[in-house]
Amino acid sequence: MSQKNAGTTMDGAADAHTRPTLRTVAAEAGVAVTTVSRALADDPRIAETTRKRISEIADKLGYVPNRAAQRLRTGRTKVISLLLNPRHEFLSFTSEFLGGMYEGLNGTGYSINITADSLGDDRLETIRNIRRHSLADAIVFTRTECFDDRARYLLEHDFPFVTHGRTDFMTPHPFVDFDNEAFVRMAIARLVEKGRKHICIVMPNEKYTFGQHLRFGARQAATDHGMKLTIPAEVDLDSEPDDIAATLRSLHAGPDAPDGYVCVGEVSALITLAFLNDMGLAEGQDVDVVAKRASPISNHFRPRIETIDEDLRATGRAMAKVLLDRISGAPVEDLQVLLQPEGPFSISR
Amino acid sequence: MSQKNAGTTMDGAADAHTRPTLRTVAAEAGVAVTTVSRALADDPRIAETTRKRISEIADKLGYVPNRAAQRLRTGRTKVISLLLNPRHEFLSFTSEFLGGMYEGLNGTGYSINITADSLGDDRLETIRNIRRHSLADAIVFTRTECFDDRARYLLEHDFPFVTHGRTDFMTPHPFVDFDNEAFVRMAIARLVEKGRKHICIVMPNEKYTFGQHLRFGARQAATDHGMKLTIPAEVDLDSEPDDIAATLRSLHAGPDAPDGYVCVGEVSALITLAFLNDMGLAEGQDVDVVAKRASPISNHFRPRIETIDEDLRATGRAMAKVLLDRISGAPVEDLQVLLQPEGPFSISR
DNA sequence: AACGCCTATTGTAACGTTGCAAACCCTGTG
DNA sequence: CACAGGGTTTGCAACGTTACAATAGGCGTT
Repeated sequence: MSQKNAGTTMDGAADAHTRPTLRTVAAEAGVAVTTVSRALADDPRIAETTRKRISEIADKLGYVPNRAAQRLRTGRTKVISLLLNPRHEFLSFTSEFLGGMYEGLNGTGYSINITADSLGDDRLETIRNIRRHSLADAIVFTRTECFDDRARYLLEHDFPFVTHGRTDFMTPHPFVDFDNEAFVRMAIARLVEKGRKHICIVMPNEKYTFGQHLRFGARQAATDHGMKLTIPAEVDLDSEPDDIAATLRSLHAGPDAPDGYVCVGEVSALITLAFLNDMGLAEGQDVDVVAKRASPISNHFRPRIETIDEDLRATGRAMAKVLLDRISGAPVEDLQVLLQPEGPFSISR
Repeated sequence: MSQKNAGTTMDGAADAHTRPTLRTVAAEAGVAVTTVSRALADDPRIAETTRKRISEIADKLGYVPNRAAQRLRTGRTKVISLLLNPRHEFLSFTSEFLGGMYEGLNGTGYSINITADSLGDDRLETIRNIRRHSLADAIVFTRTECFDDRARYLLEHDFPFVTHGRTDFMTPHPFVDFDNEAFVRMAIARLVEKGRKHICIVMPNEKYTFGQHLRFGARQAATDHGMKLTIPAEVDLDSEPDDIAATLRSLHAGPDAPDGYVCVGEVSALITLAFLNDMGLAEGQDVDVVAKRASPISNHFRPRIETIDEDLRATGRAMAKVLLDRISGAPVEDLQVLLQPEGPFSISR
């Protein structure tokens, strides 16, 4: 009817139960099933004229390959599994990162299967399940640990995966990471410029590699600038917000209170700002805050704070590229991406 | 070796290329392939003793059914597709809702395939793709519109789906929704109690059904209490935050400025609070704010505001239940869930 | 004209599962 | 002892695809 439909595959023809198969197309074209399969796969062994004729007939009949049959035959799923832990700080992370992955996978025929990092006690169970049921061609996970059991398992079984973050394993593997060490150096340098003397950072748990990178970078920068650095030991990024707030308050009450804060996440920034508000501390006067910005949402935090960007959308895109390259067998040295922070940006406008 | 491994299926036995099949198990047990298939499916036609013997052998060999083969044979995918638009306000929505769905699907063998609501212009393309490639047994989508083209398409093709939100179609279909009408009434009633006279609400676009419900409820409540109600026409929930802020400012500058705000989302609440801060308005004195709380993150907004809860995790769980029931053919009247708001809660502690 | 060679196409056999109809065995009954 | 009948088990076929080996046809070479 409409212009639009004229160019596109007819939809009604592909009704659930009468779906045309290779056989249907082959019969219509008067060739063998194999020929159709090859023609549609652009196999060079099929003559250009037949290829064209067959693909026209396939279009006319509304042929769509059956994914289940392809999977059974080839063993490939055209699916990528993303492991996420629903308990963790998603906030903008999921949407930005995921959005980037979609951009990167667009047009490749791959889809993303999101799996909850086990609800139970054994988080390897999820991964075993994916591998054993052949639920995906590759796996992605985040919050990578220095000696990550998931990475170890996948390495051992030679199952394709890409981590968000690095590990400390000797065996190299594909990853996409953000240079948190550079980030924290920049953040601290900025606080130094503002004349701050004592910096406080609530860190991710040290089992995470990015927790190590942040600690290392922070200690180095603090030493370089001769600043005092406090990393609360009782709480980390995943602690109950109320516990974090209590820790910040008690630090502030003690002698030599911090006058500069680095927030390595958006939730952390919100909590810190709430703490400042509750204590009646004026950002920009009594203290300064520099936070990681992973999405535009940070722009609406008040008081305004300075930010350094982690481009999660670009991370997602890089992840998609690395995944596809890994699946098609690229060498691991081409599959290690370290993204750099951008900023600092002053949000005031 | 360990206690743990003793009870569970051996893993090494299931190595990628030597994976045991029904045939392997059948040979080992000295029975027919069909018998094994039935035994493992707990078919009553198989004697209890054989069933037990076979399932022990299957365990020993580390047999796992091949999903692709099952799909090809049965046409079922054991996958549920969730359509998400990466451009929209996810924030906590995704994580909470998704977390709930996982809880609900836990142990059912179903997995969730997250698909970006088309990046291109034709968002039906995504759905057609799912249907035509049999990528899922059912589809879920959010931000349902009064005359939603996705719902229309799926109804026409009799493809199982559950919407988050209702439609205005005559044909009933499964949905899970939050009673936004009740929510906004409660929010306004609360502002009335606080002595407010002029309420401002930035609404979702009116094409969304929940936008209609909110408008209806707000107008009713305003009339009932004799309050003035302003719904800015130039912006909606999806507008650029800066545009929303500008609108709020110009409303405030005009005569008869609003003294009460209802925020129907977390981003909206953040923007409103930033606006109050920028204008030097004191929440609780100059104005009052009541916001929808969809996750604990709202607790850290400052100044503290009163909230009414939408339990997105429960929504996700309900969604999972409705989906499973829909797939197994339950009547549509049992598949329509309307969840109630909880609160109001005063966040101060 | 016969041969070999290259290209284009074909036929057959799986992949691992489940549905269906048929066959088997065993027990109880006439 | 034959036979019916129920409970169990079996074999075959099919789902739609792709890999592999084999075949048919055309053309240049000797």
